[in-house]
Amino acid sequence: MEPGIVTRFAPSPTGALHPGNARTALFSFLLARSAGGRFILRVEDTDRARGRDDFIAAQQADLAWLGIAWDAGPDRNDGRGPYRQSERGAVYEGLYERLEREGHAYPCYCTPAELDMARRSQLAAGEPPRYPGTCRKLDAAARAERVAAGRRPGLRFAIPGPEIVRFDDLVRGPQAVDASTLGDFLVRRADGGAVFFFCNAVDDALMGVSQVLRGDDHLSNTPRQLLLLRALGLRAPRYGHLPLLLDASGAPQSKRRGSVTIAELREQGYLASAVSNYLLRLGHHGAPDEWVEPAEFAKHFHADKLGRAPAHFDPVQLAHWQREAVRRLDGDAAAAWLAPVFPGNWPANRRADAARLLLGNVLLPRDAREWLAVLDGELGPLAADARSAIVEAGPEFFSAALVSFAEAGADLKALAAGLGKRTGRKGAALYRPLRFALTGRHDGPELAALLAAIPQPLVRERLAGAARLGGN
RNA sequence: GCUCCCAUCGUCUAGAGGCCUAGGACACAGCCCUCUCAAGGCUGGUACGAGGGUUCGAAUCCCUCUGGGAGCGCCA
Repeated sequence: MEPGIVTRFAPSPTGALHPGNARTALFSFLLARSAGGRFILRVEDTDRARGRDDFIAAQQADLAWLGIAWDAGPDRNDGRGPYRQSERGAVYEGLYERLEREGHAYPCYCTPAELDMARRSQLAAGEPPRYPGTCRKLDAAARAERVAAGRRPGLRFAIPGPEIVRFDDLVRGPQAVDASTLGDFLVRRADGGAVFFFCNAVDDALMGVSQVLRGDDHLSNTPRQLLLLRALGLRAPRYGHLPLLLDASGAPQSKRRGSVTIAELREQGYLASAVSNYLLRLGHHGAPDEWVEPAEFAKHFHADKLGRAPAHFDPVQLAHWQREAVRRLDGDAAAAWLAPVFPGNWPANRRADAARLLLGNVLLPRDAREWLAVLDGELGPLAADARSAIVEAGPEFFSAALVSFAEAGADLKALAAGLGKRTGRKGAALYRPLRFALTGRHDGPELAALLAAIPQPLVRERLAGAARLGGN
């Protein structure tokens, strides 16, 4: 019985999710969805020193926010779990035993200091630093001696004799690696903990994962996992290695360099659909140039259209998708999006009106903040362009505006008609000074909508102020 | 150090020997539209890292170099 496509995302809870991780997760999720398969989430928390539970929750929140939904995971066992590696010790125990019994692994008593020394001398001799095989040929007596000395062994996988390991990478195509260049690697630490190469590969197999999309950095390690799985008689997934995501500057993304996290993007007000639309096109050319609704993503994801060259995370491109996403917000969603910047005492309908009004001129909620002053506050000192436009129009223009406003109210069309009749101005000559007097700035939404949104006493105040200014 | 991966406009990319005087999107510039900004329409500039081959013909194949990245961990 063919279970179909199963993919997974397997983060270790050692930090916040970055765009690179998120993109790998998204692609894996879409790979499964596009084939009607299943997507699972596995937490690789074998490093109890660096892992933190709050990161697990944070990562899951980020994934959920991006619309990446897992069919099975730590919170959702389907019988093949548990999905936290820290809870899978019993599963691993049996495998360690088998590996050792069948001669695929051996206890290693080397200390970190000894290993480090070996590495240094290999490096100095111009050789790749590999485990020298010290404990591989230890006899029973030698082992007993080390145990008696109080040494606790790790378990090391024995790379079999010379051979060429071949696999067909989902994105790189056929690969061939000489196994003799591989050193015996640890599968269990001296403290009993599982090591990545081991638990990662084993869990994929045990959980029925059929395709693995992961970072480029795992490409050269793949043969180890293939050899290990074969020794265990487990079926290996098909691997696909995605190029790493770089910063705009071209450097690898890293916490140290302050690369943005998904959580930070969300806090800044980027919309999930904007981020995911952007991610969908980073190193993947299966999607059209136009906006795609997240619900349609799976239709536009094609594993054979994954790029091999590293992509840069570019805020300018993200801004484009953000603009597209903002444009698509409806009234309620827009009001909710801008809620953080609205005054707490604004009623729902005012929020919705203001949100609708501002949508075309706002990329992030913080951009709306300065518009709030225009809508209901102090304009502050006038900028040079505003001042000169107002002075140019002159005091009688604004006096006339005041009269016209008294007649027409917030109906800009009527106001402009009356003002035009009184001053002989029309078009830009009329609207420009009006806009500056009312908003203090040259850009913004339709003046008609603005006029309707600004409380009338404020309109009078600003027109009067402009009349005074023009008189000076 | 050794091994491996990658290399087209500023960015994301199309391109699997002739369809490429290299196409699209974003960004940028100009024009149109318009009360402004944005949106929309039109126009424009900008790229095959370098050098050798192979071929009638190369962005596409091969080699070298350069540049970038990764792996070689009792990190994942």
